[in-house]
Formats: sequence, structure tokens, C-alpha cells
Amino acid sequence: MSGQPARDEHTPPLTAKGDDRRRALLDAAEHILIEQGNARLSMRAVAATAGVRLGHLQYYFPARADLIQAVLARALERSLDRLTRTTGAPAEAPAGAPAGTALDGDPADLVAALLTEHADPRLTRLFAEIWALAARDDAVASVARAFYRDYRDHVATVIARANPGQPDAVNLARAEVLVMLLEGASLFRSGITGDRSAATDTELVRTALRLLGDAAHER
Amino acid sequence: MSGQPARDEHTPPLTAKGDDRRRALLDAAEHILIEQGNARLSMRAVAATAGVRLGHLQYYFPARADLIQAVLARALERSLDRLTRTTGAPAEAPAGAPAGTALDGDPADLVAALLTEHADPRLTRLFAEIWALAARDDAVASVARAFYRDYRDHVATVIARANPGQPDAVNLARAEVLVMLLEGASLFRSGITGDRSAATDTELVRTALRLLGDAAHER
DNA sequence: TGTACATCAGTGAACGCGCGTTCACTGATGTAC
DNA sequence: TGTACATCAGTGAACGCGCGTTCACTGATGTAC
Repeated sequence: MSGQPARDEHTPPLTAKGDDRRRALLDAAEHILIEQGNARLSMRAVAATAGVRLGHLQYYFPARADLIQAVLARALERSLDRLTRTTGAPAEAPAGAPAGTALDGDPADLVAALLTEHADPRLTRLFAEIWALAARDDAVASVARAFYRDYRDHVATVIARANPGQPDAVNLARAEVLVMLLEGASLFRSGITGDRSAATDTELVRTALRLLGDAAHER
Repeated sequence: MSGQPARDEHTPPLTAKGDDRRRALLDAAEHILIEQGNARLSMRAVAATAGVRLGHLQYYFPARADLIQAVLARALERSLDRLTRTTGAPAEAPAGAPAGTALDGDPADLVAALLTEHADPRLTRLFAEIWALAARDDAVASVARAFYRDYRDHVATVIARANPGQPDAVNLARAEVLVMLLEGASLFRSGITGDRSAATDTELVRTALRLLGDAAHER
């Protein structure tokens, strides 16, 4: 038996100090995941980056899988937050609620916001790791699927707002294709498989606007 | 000094036997890469899968990086071959050349062929590994970029054929967006981040056909 | 206000394992003469 | 046709290293009485 109590699942720290430490450890792990990739993320490297001892890291995250899972869950939650905050009200908001967001008007602004969100190469590298991990690890896959489901549903809500009367099934399908397009675009625009070009961006925006149902923006 | 001569770069085997063995080793490595991922591909696992000793594998591929590089180069070359063979003549073919391919006529067939090509989850898993690797490894990134450049150029040729007089810059931009869309779609349709749905596929095909310039297929 | 005690936070050493790489070696095959 | 020799193909053992995980331990902090 050990000096530490056995814990079947991860026990979240309750104190403010523990929360801070936990956050700092996740920051360190996320930094390594983005800059070096999953292959080079070791428990020792995370502990060293955070300035704590290996054993201490394992006090918060007993196994490597716990750490990875927590990093990805937090990163995806943050991404979804940012996406929904910059592109309009969440799906649950009542139809007549006060707007509060800048993007209720112009679909072109929505597309610009989505593309900006996907322009950060650090984020794209993180997502490339997520896709590779999700293909092997059920826990990661389930977190990733939940993220993309919410993401798609949010975009579908925005599409519905711009196309009153259009069936929900169509809104959902168009939202899913738009998300596919944006995820593919992030790979090329980030430099992993290609480079940004103004002509391609123009065509990309045009295609995205068509999916949003904004025929007025076609030139 | 060793019993084996020093080799700065990889020395390709010259004999038929050596070629066969080399091919079998690449097959084993590719199989592991697809089924288990890069993280679990070890030199020992590849040797065991191919039924040879570790030292023998290293006779053909002195370092792990050589093996990975060779596997990816061959896989991408094969993918490009299949894509160009099923979707029409290569970019270098003269304009008035005899057709020979089944897809000169209907753009819908082209889109169907591209989607079929991207429907294999094994291939998508391989590409997810390639994207993650390309983000960290310059050698992999350069092979991947060359693949996508050729892929895009090929699609641009097909678009040009369907839209006589359309500027090359537009053809290239539309081709690049179409490739982005297909790569994103492969992630979702393969089950990594989502599942196939008939409604989404319909919208996906419609969007792809618009990029090909085939207005007649819009319903 | 003081004390006892449980829990939280953090340390340090050791474990067994699988890894990529090195290297001396043997046997098979082709080739020059 | 035979022999010598270079190269190709394949073996087996060992190396040092970094890894995730286990575990006994100490010090700090909160809380009950």
C-alpha cells in the first residue's frame, strides 16, 4: 500500500492552489503537444517544463493518458467557446434574444471570423495531433466527435438564421460540409500541406458563403 | 569498422531478390502504420511482421527515419497514381489526345471517383499520420507538399477541360479548394471525427460539382 | 488558544521494459579470369 | 570448368537511454474539538 490513497478515477483538486497547479501543468503539456507533438511529450518533459518533479505531476495526473485526455478536453472546449463567441449566439439561445454579437448581420464577417480562427498554425498542429490520436484512442475520439457535433450544430444555427424556412436537415448538412471545408483548409493554409494564397482564399470564401446560403455575395 | 560498408545515403538494392524483400518490408511497415500508428511502429515490430531479424531490416533501412520516409513516399506516389488514373489524363497530356479514360464526360463521375478514393478508413488513418508527421518533420512535409501540389494540378486540368476559356488561376484556386474539401471530408466520412450521412454526402457532391463548374448538376 | 489529526502538496529513488543503433560475424550469390 | 574474390543477404548479441509507473516518504495546510 502507498502513502497516497488509491484513486480509481482522477480526483480533481479542490483547493485554489491545486487548481492553479493543475492549470499550469495542463499549460505545459499543451505547449509541448503543440511545439513537439505527441511523440515527444513525456511525463518528464511536462514536469520539467512546469518546473515540478515527476512524482508531483503524477499526483495530479497519475497516468500519461489522463494528462493527454485532460489537455485535449480543455483545448477543444476552449476552441468551441471561442468559435461560438465570435460567430454568434449558441444554439440554445431563444430566437428573439438580444443580439449582443457583432455577426448577426453579415455572413461575410462570419466566414472571415471562422477563417481567422483556423489561421493559427499552432492550433492546426494541435488538431493534426488530435486527428491522429482520435484514430487510435477511443477516449480521444469521443471527445473529438462531441466537439465537432457541437461545432456543426452551432454553424447550422447560424445558417438557419440566414435562411428562414430552410429545412433543418439541409442546414445541418450544409453546416457539416462547411466544417469539413474549414478543417481541410486549415491544413493547407497553415503550411503543413501547402501555403496560403490570395486566389485560393477568395475561392474558399466564395464556397463558404454559398454553403451559408448567401447568394448576394457571389460576384 | 564494420563488416557492412558505410553508406551516407540509403543504397537501393540492385537485385530482384533485394527489391522483393524491400517491398515486403515496406508492406509490413505500412500495415503497422495504418493499423497501429506511428507511435507504435518500432523497428522490431516491422521486422517481426515481415518475418526477418532486426539486423536484417536495418540492412535495407539503416535508420527508422529512412523506413518511414520510404513508406510515405511510396504510399503517396501510389495514391497519386490511382487518383490520376481514375479521374482522367495527367496534366502533361496534349489537349487533343485520344481520351482513353472513362471520366472525360461526366463531372459527377469524377466527383464520385474522388469520394470513393477517400472513403477507405485505412487510407484516412494513414493520411492523419502523414499530417501529424509533416507538421514536425521537414522531410515528410516536403514529400506531402509535392503530393498535394501534383494532386491539385491534376484536378485543375480536369476543371480546365470542363470550363474552356476559364483563367488558369481560377482553375488552380478551385482545384485547391476542392482538394481541401475532400481532405476535410475524409476525416469525417472515415469515422475519425464523425460518420457518413446521406444528406451530407449529397451536399458534399453538390459543393464539389460547383467547384468543378458544373452548373447543370445543381438541382 | 492550543492540540491532534486528516488531507493536500510535493520529493526522490528505483523498477523493469522496449527502444534505436552499433557491430562483428556467417552464409549465399554473382562475376572475373 | 574451376577457383578466387567481391558483394549481397541475413544473424545475433550487446550498448546505453529514456520511458511510464510504483512507492515510501516528508512537509504544509486545513479542521474538529
